[in-house]
Amino acid sequence: MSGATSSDLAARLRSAGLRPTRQRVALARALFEREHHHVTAESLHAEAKAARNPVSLATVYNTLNQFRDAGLLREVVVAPGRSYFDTNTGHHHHFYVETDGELHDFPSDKVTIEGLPVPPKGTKLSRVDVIVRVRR
Amino acid sequence: MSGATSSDLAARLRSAGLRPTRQRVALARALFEREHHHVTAESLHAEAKAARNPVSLATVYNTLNQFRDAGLLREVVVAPGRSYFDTNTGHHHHFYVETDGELHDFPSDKVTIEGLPVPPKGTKLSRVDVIVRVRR
DNA sequence: TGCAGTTTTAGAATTGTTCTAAACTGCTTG
DNA sequence: CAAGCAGTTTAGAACAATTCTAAAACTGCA
Repeated sequence: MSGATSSDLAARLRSAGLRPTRQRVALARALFEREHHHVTAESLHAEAKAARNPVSLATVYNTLNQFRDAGLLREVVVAPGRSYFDTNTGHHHHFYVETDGELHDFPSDKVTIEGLPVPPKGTKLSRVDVIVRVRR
Repeated sequence: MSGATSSDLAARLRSAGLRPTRQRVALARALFEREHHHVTAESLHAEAKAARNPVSLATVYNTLNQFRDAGLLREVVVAPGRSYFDTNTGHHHHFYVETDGELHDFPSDKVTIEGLPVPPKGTKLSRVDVIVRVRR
């Protein structure tokens, strides 16, 4: 949500089992105190620096992975060699503009998928990703 | 198809604008003279070596990219940092077993997807990927 | 305030992939 | 069927994204 205060953020981190350090709060602010959006490690690193809250690149990677493991972020894999992280963890799907690497969400509530086969024995469904690839 | 002969392969390469060199034919054989399957650059490189038809890793990468560009292969992106190539270029979707990196095809003819939004202005649909992620 | 355990960091290491420049091959033509 | 040239292959260097390492800096608690 885009109305979160810093103390909300600290609480949110704490309940995810993460100590609200200066760096994690700074990154959480960049991620969660605005509309849903997509970041890469590089873009978030640059954003933190621009906001005068420099965080090392290693910490950005660590934090993105921790946030993802805690369910605060969702990792989206659309192109080889680069990971995007989505602040929207709810049900939705993606447009990916192949020609320029842009990624856009679209809600899944209007989308119905029928006829999917059952998962192989011994496995349980994790999620269904739909990526609509387009080019300019 | 799994009944292709070497000369079929050579013709197939030629009509894709690729000279049927020893290396390309060897890789094409490993890729197309059996059931549909998925490879990575590393796995194909190892397979070629095992078949006593060693091909340098650089050539494996070049060839996979050329085959993909020629429509002989389809690239599947399911996990960060590693590209899979699928010998099945027809319409179908994928199961991805996250816990062990396995990838399986499933046919798309039983699957219907409805309610997808229209592509953003100025873009045209390239394809729709459905990835069913499961874990063991 | 002191201390144990966490976290951060710079830089090195790793991994997957692409680039480079030189050697080689397949095809055409004389 | 030899020569020549464009297209290919190759080893190794280079590159890009990410993870690891070990030391320094913090955090929270007694």
